[in-house]
Amino acid sequence: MKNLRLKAARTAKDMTQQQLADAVNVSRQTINAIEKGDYNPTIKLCIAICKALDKTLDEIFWQ
Amino acid sequence: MKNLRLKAARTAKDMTQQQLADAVNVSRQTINAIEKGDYNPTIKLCIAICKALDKTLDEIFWQ
DNA sequence: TCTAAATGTCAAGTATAATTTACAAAAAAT
DNA sequence: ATTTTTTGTAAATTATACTTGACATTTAGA
Repeated sequence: MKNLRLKAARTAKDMTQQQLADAVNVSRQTINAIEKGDYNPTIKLCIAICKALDKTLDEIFWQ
Repeated sequence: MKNLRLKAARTAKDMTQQQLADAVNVSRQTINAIEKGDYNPTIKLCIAICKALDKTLDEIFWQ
């Protein structure tokens, strides 16, 4: 399912998918796919994303 | 680096690596490697591990 | 409108997570 | 001390995360 918390946290920082992708060194498509929810990133990438957005794992990825 | 919090949470539940592996449907070696810290599991697996151990992502994987 | 930036999505390739099999060493039990 | 369970580790294979490049659609600004 979609990760709406990720999208919300990103837009709250006024970042585009591309900017977040650059910040964590992955492709824009990877960020798009994670927000869309149709795959399963590694924990290292999740942590990098959380740090880029000043959030914790629980805030963005826990369910 | 080693994930000592994972090992501690597992032993606190009196589970072997094999039992945790069975509970989350991966191989024992995968659990061993995560505890040893020399790789980068997927978030889905991390979540399954946390649920099996009654912990949250932040408690086991956040740094 | 018109245009440019941002997002959604696809297909083919590459990197690496996770598996299986196997064996040795450490820890726990008898 | 000896057996049994648990853990550490390695090599070869398979599954899948992630990349690159490309194009269509949506959103935002001029």
